[in-house]
Amino acid sequence: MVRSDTKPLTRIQKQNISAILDAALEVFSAHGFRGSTLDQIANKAGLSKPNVLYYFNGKEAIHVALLSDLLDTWLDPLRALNPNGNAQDELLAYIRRKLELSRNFPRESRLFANEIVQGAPRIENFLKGELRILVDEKAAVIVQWMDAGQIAKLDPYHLIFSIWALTQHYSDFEAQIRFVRADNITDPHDGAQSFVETIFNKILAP
Amino acid sequence: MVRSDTKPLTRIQKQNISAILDAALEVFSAHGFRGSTLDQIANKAGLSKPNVLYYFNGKEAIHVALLSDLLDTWLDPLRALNPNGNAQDELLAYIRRKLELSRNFPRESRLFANEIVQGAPRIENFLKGELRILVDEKAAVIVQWMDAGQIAKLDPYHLIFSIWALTQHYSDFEAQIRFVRADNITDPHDGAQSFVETIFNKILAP
DNA sequence: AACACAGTTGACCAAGCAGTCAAGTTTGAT
DNA sequence: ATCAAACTTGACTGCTTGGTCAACTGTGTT
Repeated sequence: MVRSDTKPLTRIQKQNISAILDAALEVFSAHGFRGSTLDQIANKAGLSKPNVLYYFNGKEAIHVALLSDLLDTWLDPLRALNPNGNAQDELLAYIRRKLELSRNFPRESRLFANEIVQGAPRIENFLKGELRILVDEKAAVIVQWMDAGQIAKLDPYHLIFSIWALTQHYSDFEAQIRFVRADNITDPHDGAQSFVETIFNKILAP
Repeated sequence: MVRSDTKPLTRIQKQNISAILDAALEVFSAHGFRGSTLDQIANKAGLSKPNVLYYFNGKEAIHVALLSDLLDTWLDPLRALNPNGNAQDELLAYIRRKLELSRNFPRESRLFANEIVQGAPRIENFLKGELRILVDEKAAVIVQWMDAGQIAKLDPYHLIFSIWALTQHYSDFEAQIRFVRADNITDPHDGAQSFVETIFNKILAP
């Protein structure tokens, strides 16, 4: 495998690694880890299987690479919640960022969903570590806002979970939405933003 | 395989079939279809693999049996929505039924979630058929309630999706909730009911 | 041009897997 | 007690799949 300690990657390395990761995201997000095969990934990437294994130490290594890329950016929207801003504005901006993420990166969202639904065996440490610390921190901020009367008093954790549930539903359960609304050619995400913003305005109103 | 056309099942058949289905539910909901093996199911059921295949025509047949059992009961809460009842009461009762289902049958919920996240290849017909018809019907009822001023005007489909998202989140993404709230020994479902009811009261208020 | 190293792959394993089968044991009706 | 049908399983088969390897080709640096 291509060493990642001695840094500079060649043109070919950059290109093939990114082709592999893109193909793997497609395949893993659609079939889950065990449901995906190296042949599928290699085919989609336009490489031979041994060649894929020249760049990554194995199937698991590709999956880990994808997840760690993902988890990093997954925290950003919540991280950006500004304690000094206006409560409603900040929370609605957070919701908007999550909806955009869900709309623009549905494969990443489903990769994550696949992991969680199956008990999160591979990202347990992330959830119990970084994510938990961040959530605790932001929950405290939200409680302050509530105490200050800026927004309605609610359980801050359940509030955060409800934001996750509603925003990710549109990508993770896209198939359900698509089939149930077969007639409508419209993108399921259409209408989602205005709906979700509307109901959170009602939920948060003090 | 045990014939299902000529009806009467023996004592042993009933017992083993139910042991297999229970084991399979456990395994499939935790690992997805492709991530599960017949050996896992056979072990958990306390039977040998050939014996499992004596009762079911194959891995797929077990999965199909589980899903059709499930899909049937999955519609019940929505079916029970009474057009002649009070809008708020009916919708909140629906939400309560969905939350109870999520709490009491998390494995079934995750089996379903696994299917949907991976594109619903095996239940496409159910989604496009029975479910869609029922959702269209109930969406029309909800619109009538809105037009009568009983509840706030919102997109009825997005309203239904939001109920699904919020209620199923607690079982489907249970791992995430559990790890993020590691300290709290409390069941993630605790607090969920009162939170979800509170916010839907706000959402639906005319 | 030549050389070292990056990149590539066909052919091959070994393990894991769904599913078969022939030969056995158990059950329950008579 | 007998017997046919119900039930059970060890030993297998054939296929899929993750991963290896030796041999080959392409690249770019001098």
